Amino acid sequence: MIIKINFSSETTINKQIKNQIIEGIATGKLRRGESLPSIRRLACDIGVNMHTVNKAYSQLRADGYILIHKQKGVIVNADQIRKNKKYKNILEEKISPIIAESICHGLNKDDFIKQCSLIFENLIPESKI
Amino acid sequence: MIIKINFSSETTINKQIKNQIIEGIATGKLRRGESLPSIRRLACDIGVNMHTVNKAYSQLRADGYILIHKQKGVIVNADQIRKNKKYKNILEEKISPIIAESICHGLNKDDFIKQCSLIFENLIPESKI
Amino acid sequence: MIIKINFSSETTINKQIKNQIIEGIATGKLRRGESLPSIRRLACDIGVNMHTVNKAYSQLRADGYILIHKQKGVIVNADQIRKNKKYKNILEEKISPIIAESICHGLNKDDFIKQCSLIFENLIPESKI
Amino acid sequence: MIIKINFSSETTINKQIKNQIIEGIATGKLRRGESLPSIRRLACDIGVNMHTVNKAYSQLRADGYILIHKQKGVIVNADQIRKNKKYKNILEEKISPIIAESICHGLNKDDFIKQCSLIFENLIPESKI
DNA sequence: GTGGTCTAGACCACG
DNA sequence: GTGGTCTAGACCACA
Repeated sequence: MIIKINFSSETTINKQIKNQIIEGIATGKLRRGESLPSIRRLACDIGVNMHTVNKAYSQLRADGYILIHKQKGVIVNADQIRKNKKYKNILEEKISPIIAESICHGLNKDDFIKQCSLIFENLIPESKI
Repeated sequence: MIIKINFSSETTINKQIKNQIIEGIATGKLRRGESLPSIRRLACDIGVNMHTVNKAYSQLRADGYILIHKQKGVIVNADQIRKNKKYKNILEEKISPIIAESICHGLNKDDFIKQCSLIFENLIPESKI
Repeated sequence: MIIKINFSSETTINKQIKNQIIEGIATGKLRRGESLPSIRRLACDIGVNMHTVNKAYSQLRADGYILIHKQKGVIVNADQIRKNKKYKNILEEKISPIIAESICHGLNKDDFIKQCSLIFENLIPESKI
Repeated sequence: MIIKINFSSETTINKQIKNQIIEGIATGKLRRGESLPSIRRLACDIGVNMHTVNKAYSQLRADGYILIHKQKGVIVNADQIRKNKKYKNILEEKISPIIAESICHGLNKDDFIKQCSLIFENLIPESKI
């Protein structure tokens, strides 16, 4: 999987890395057990500081997305996540302000749902899960 | 409308103010032409520095949510926003990573749409728009 | 002449009054010797504070645009201005940043001159002076 | 590029910084991709507070003149701006009062256009665009 | 080191 | 009283 950084984005590099790996897992491009490049390797490939990649990996591990083996290296660990019951609250906190903003931009409920649906399909063409 | 700040939140105070005002406009609690507290007043009420409120207001004004009326003070502008055609792209950029995250937490498309729908209804009980 | 204030403008009320009176003089709507409404009268008409009108009038007088007689009231005094030799410097200071901005918005010299010409004609249909 | 602040000017420091950078871009002294000094650096160099520079930079960024590159720092963006169709209205609003003032100072249309032309040439010796 | 945010105290012109 | 601007000192996460 290729990670591409936008250095002029408002989103931090750290978060861009995390987002793209999570997206990779979500779309199935990265499967459970698959290897990710080492910290040094990825840092070099995308031209950023090692510390930045290190932090992204650490946070992904803390959230259960990946495992870091001393020998096998960095391994995807998708299924670990699914348990979190509180995620609905987190989701609401993240989505509420976006919905409010959308309404102010003239979208009604159907518009918003339709957009979400499109974006979802755009991410995962045939809904696999 | 009462604005309440969570000082231990990871969300910036600045952003909390913006979000709550946008939400107020979206839900209809704040109507076009209605007055908002002055910078100093709000700063005092919620216990933050004047400059923090000032920045939030400045950004809201730049985005067209509010305007400064020389006599009425700070007033809600709302409808001004609705035109932006590019908003769908902005929406996609904001929602894509959330969708990816949701999938990793075990939500499929229907689950996600259902959650969005619930959150939307939660925000605007009877969909007015 | 009717003065119209935009209370949501970034331009100060004070300055809006000045600008419109100067424009009135420039376009010939206000002629030398003509009367302007009293401070109280104008303040009442356009719904602003007396002090604001007072300040606008004072500055117009300081710049030589009007005279304030105790008995005749406020009188237009156009021709007084014309002597100022330094005005070209003032003009340059005011216009330079606008030109720079125009260039950044893609206007070349001809475009800019053409726009200025149009705006000028728009202000004074048949160039009288 | 050297930025020079006139502390006794009526023009805000904030605006002086913006104007000079925009002028730099317009005249080609600052080219697309070129680096600008960091906020702290510039603040120190011209002897003003960091926050003043920060505000100027923020506004320049909001207007598309510059962008923050995570590695290169603050860089010139230029061409991004050129699209704005509404700019002619903005231009008219800014120039109209200046034209009115010029007329009152005895300039006719030809005088005014000639002055603008001179100022333009003064800014960009051989018209490159 | 950077930009971003928050706090605090001050001055100004405006209304 | 208001918003706008400037200064000063501080903390943070990021790179």
